[in-house]
Amino acid sequence: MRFSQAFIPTQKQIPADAEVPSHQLMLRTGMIRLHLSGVYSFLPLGWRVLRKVAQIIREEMEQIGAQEFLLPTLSRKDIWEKTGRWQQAGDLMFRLKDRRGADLCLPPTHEEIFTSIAAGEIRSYRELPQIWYQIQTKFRDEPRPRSGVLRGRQFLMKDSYSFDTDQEGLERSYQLHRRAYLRIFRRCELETFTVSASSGIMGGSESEEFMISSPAGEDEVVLCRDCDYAANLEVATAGEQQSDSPSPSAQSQAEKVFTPEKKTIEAVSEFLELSPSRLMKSLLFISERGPVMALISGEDQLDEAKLNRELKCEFRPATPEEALELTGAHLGFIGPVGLKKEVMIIADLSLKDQDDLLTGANQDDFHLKGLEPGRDFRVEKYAQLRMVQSGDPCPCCGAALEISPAIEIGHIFKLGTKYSQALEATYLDPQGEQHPIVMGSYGIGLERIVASVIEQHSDKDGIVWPISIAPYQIHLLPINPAHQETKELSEQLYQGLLGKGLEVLIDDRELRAGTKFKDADLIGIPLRATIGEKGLNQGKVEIRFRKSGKVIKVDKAVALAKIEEIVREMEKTVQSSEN
RNA sequence: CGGGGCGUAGCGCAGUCCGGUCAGCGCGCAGCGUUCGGGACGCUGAGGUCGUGGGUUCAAAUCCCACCGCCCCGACCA
Repeated sequence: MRFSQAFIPTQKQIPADAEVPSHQLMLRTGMIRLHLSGVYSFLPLGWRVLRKVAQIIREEMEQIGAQEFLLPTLSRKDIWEKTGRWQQAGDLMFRLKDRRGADLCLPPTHEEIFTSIAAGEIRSYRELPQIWYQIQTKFRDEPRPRSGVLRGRQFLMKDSYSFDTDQEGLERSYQLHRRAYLRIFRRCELETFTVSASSGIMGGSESEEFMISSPAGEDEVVLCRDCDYAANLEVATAGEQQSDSPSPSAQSQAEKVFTPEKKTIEAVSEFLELSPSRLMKSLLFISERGPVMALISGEDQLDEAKLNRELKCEFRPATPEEALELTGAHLGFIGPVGLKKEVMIIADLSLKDQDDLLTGANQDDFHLKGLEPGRDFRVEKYAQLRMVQSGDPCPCCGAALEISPAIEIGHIFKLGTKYSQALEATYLDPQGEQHPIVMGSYGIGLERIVASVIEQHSDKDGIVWPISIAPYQIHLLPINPAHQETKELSEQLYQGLLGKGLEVLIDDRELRAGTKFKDADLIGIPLRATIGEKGLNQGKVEIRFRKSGKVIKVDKAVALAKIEEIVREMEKTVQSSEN
């Protein structure tokens, strides 16, 4: 490509609306432009990168025997009703009606459609296993799109689905994907790690996320420094620490204290000069199984996912009116002692065997102190309810846990039979018995890979592309295209490299050298060949590595061969590191 | 959805509190000249319904109301 004819609108200034580095750089290099919140146009440079990522994904998917499909981006309602997700997806799903008033949606994922194809076509165990995939636009009306393409409302996803006869087969398909994903990320030169994760609305038994560590990430992962434990904060658990400070007064008695207007843990703790660890948070919820009070230490946060796991049903915070009715007090003064009505009480494990605790007295402006669970109030159940905090002990080895932000770029699920049962995707076994197909589903966010690569591979001057997904492999930079020898040699190199099947961008613009150098660094093509009078006087062409800044001077006669050799070498390095 | 910020030329911004040479600056863009290996310099020039609609006023980028849009924090997140 000739830069003079290319549409690569680079920007010197950092766009005001971008905060994370990958977003800024994608805008500045002219890869993307905003169309509406969370929806971006990909310009030629960005699209080239995206296509390269897609190509790597295709190669690795084909490698595990997956077959590419292309499903619709418009879907009918009935299959979503059968799986319950027409309801469940709520506002996240874009919905529309056709001219006859039929309900349609823009699928946020494609389990329903793939499964309905399987349901219509697969009859026998002989036709299994199958792995089907596509690279397709997904639509999700995210409550808050952010960070450029990292969380968009429309994005490209490689989604694949495995269909097996049994759990063992699923395990095989799952492991195939796991390995394929690791190869894909390695080829993109992404440093990833996996964490166990919540399967959320997807359902199923087990899921893992592929993460890259980044301050731009929206997920929080819990990592153990000493062992392999790694989990999304959503599902992380901590080992239980033994309370090394035994409660001060073993024979404390429940006692009412006057705490006017002190509603929060901080306010009460300050007012009574008590450590928040002595305080107990009483949180009231209304669940499908009735009112529930969750008790946790004053220094912890409730992890709603964990409460959900214990309750096994939907719940929501009680309104102030409901709290008053159930406890006799306003929020801020509620507690487990002397409730007006029947409320299920579930307490965090850390409160077990504690005493001399303080919480609301169910009377406005009063708290109760000296409380002991079991003695002063009944607890239906103890469970880990608190959010894991940095420094908590690892559940596996006891070492301190760390929490750090991360970007989720892939997620693999063992779905089981949730969708096959709902949509009647079954097969006959050798005995002629009918069974639901056992499914897995596997996703990779394409734009997230691109943005993540930039997050991991950029410096103050711009992007530093890995050669595997760089928009071009070589950036030819004739300093002064008007200079005869410069022009001739750079043209010769350009045509020669193209002839070798390489991807070349030649900056033939009549601009000052500095401007062209800055653009070259910004765009970040891994190899740059500079052709200028200074070098030509010695018969040399300069080859510069974007990553290291290292420059080698080669004789102009061998420049073509040398550049090709270096490109092939760089490509091979990535390939060979993958095994 | 709650909280905060913002919307003035392609980009980055000043002007808004206190209504009246406030339609301005830098970059970019076009032309000419000098320059020419890390975002040059000079001169000239083009380019803006001041997000939209309504209101107040002799007069509105500026004050009031409504709406739209973008960003950030939170809630949420397959």
